[in-house]
Amino acid sequence: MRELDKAYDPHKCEDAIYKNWEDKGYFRGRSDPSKKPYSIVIPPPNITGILHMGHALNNTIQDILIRFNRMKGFEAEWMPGTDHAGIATQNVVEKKLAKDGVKRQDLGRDKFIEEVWKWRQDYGSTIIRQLKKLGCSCDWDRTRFTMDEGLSEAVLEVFVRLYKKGLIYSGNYIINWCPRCQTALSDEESQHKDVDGLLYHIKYPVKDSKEFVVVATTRPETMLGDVAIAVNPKDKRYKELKNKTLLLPILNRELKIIYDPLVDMKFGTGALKVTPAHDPVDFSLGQKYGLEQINVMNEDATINSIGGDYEGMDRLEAREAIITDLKERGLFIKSEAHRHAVGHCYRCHTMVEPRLSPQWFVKMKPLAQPAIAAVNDGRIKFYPERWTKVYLDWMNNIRDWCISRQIWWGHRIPVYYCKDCGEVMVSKVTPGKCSKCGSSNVEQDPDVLDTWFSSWLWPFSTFGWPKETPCLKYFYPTNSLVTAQEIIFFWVARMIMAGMEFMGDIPFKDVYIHGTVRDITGTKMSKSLGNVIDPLDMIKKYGTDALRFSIISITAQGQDVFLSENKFELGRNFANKLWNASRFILMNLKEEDIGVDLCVFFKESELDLSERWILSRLYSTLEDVEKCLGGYKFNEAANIIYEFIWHEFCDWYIEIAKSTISEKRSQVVLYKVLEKTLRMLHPFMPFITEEIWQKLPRSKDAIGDSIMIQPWPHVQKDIISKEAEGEMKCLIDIITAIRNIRSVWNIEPRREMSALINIHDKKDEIFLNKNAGMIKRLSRLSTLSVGKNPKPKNSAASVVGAFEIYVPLEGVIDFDKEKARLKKEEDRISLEIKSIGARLKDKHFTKKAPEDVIEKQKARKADLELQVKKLKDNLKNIG
RNA sequence: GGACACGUGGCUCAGCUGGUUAGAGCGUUGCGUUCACAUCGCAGAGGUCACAGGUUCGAAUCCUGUCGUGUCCACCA
Repeated sequence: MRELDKAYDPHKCEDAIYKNWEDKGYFRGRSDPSKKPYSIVIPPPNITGILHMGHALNNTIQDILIRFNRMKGFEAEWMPGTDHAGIATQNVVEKKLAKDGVKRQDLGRDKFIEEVWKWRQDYGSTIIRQLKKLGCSCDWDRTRFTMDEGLSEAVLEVFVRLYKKGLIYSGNYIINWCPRCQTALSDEESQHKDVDGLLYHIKYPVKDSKEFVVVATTRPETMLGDVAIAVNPKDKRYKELKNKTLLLPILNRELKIIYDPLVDMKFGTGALKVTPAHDPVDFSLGQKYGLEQINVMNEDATINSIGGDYEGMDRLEAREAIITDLKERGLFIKSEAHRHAVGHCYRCHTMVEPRLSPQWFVKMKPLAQPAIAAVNDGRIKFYPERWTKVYLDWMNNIRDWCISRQIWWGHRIPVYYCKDCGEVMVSKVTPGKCSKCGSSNVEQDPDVLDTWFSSWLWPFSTFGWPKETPCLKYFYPTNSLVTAQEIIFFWVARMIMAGMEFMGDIPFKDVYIHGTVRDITGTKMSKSLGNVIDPLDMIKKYGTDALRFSIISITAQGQDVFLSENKFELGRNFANKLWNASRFILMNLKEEDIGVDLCVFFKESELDLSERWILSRLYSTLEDVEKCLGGYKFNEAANIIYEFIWHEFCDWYIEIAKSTISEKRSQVVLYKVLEKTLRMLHPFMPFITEEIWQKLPRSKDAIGDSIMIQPWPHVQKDIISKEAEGEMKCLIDIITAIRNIRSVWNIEPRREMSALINIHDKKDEIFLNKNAGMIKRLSRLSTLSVGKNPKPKNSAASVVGAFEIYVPLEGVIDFDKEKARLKKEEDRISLEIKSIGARLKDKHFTKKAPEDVIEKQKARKADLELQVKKLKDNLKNIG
């Protein structure tokens, strides 16, 4: 057997192991009709992305699911890939060019896009390499990119289909405009943030009068585009205004008065300035009353020529200037503090400007219906379940999706305009000439599509759709989607809609939403805040398995994770513990013995208690782990395995087995338990389990040369024995009691000690004598006497269940201290007896509680009473 | 304004559909280097489960309210 290092060194093996898996093609998923498929599509990280803790958590979970199900015998397919991330990527490349003083406009569209492709060539697969470091068993040969030929084809197909169905339309509407990115955003891409602003009260003069109306606004700069003032028809304050005209301050534009119930009388002054080109509410009022739409801003949110003197000023600069001018003219009344939610660009965090502009939209309501049904009738389930409501609330109030973006990087909108007759052509291929007038003066729409317009097709476009490929048929619908809550609306909801619309079927059965990774103060980790813990640093420091295991074990289902670096010690220490236990077993393992079938020992009833116990615990653990994984409770699964390996297998079984380690039986049990435990742990800690497994002798039924393709261990229910577990617990309690006495009385480890156990039942005598060797060894006794033992003089006592344990301590024992010790124990038990007694006396309890609960209480009470009696006896004849 | 989550030992958190003695990791106290592991072992200390009501024979667990923390959604300018 090869020697192992004293401590586990992840860096010595991880890369080689991963390379071997990849070379052997173990990650590959094939459409194999003899097996059932299990598939996951990765949430495609942006090509601009670098691995952060959120990715680490997200992808570790997916890898656990994939590895688990692969071992369970499914044909596992984890489809990887990246997202072109339109705005984000364009921003990154623009920044890079800016370093050389180049603007994208200098390069022109084609050259710029070339630059982006070049950038993607150089940096775009960083994240893929990092996912490999994480141990992800993705089917890399299938890696897709949202701008791949195939996926682009799918995007065009979808656009044309939706257009033909009347679900895509274009028009001049108010959209969220990012003045920095200079593009439209969808409602989801505009993130509301509370901002401390001001509510300005401004006088609007009544024409040919000394009167005026006071209007309250948070954005005075938009007044340059005002066309009316709206008030509530019920508002008595403004009854007089009917048939009068107002004047816009500064510009002196004439303004209509509109009476509409939409206006809230309680807000501000009850008079609303109406700016149809710069506010969604005003826009709808404008439509209703046929008002002019006056756009006063340029694309970068500076004031345009309509703004007169303010032309060229930035919107906030103009705000100040206008307020100053109003003050000068005596038209400014006051400003008051006003906290309100303002939209910000989700990419660059610039304040969004509502802007009137021609855009393309998808009509969402018809698409939402089947997607709502799919969740309502349980075809798709959310874990944790509460996200169902979040999803349904959004879907039931869905608004149309603005899909056009005024950027260059992305899928160009497949719409063509005839410059001569104005014909609009929607087509997957560039039309040579106008279908109506035959002119070849045809131009494509300059805009590109929202990035999510390709992502929402991901679960089927990656498998080849619109072509009906074998793997699309085999792997669709996928099984689980693992993602973070931030992306439910952007991505999850839209994928469900797209799946139902284009595949006629759900894209996945389960949606597992995990929490957000935060730092120890609860703040979301972000580069700009500088509070990130880099997973790659942690891998360097603690190893990949340690990272994976730690983050999984501290993340409860659906709860956010509060991370600090020292948490990774948990995983590292655990890996080291497993390593050393394995090292110990390997050092003692005789290969010729492990081939013996465990069943032989079972048949002959040759296994001793500790062996029956550890096997029982192994299979109980395995059963629990399967249950947890089935319910997406990864932390529980991890903790159950941790507990088993560390506190049962290592702390007890291996210690017990040391005395019999050269015997065949022991060899077989140690080997079997270790080997199966490694398989059970493999989805969580793929590298160390592989490394150890490789050093173990191969069992006859091993398949191939890697642990990752071994079958998941079968739960042998007949080996699970509650009896063995109970008996073992009794022995553990006895040993702990004796150790406790040792510790309390400061008995040096080397000091010879003997103990007596007083029993009252012949059965117990046989049981204890059978296990006396183990008790003696683990509690370091030279002699142990089991039988009708009266308490020796000068001894410490302890009561465990039905037994009294006496440890003679001539010259060491302090009777007062011993008395106090026993008294404390007695008090504790007496208190409990009292409480159970009261419960049992309560007629309501005995009448209504289930039989087994009452029985348990009775048994417990009897047990405790016996213990108290014994403690009392001992207290009586102390010394 | 609406929705959701959380408040458990010094710290970070588990605790499933209510049922015995509320668990873990870190930290902490005492002891320990016998040949798997000091990234370790053994034995401890430490909690009126935010608060107040309610349902129930029985509540950390279910319901209501209060306070505190956080997240998401929202066209009151």
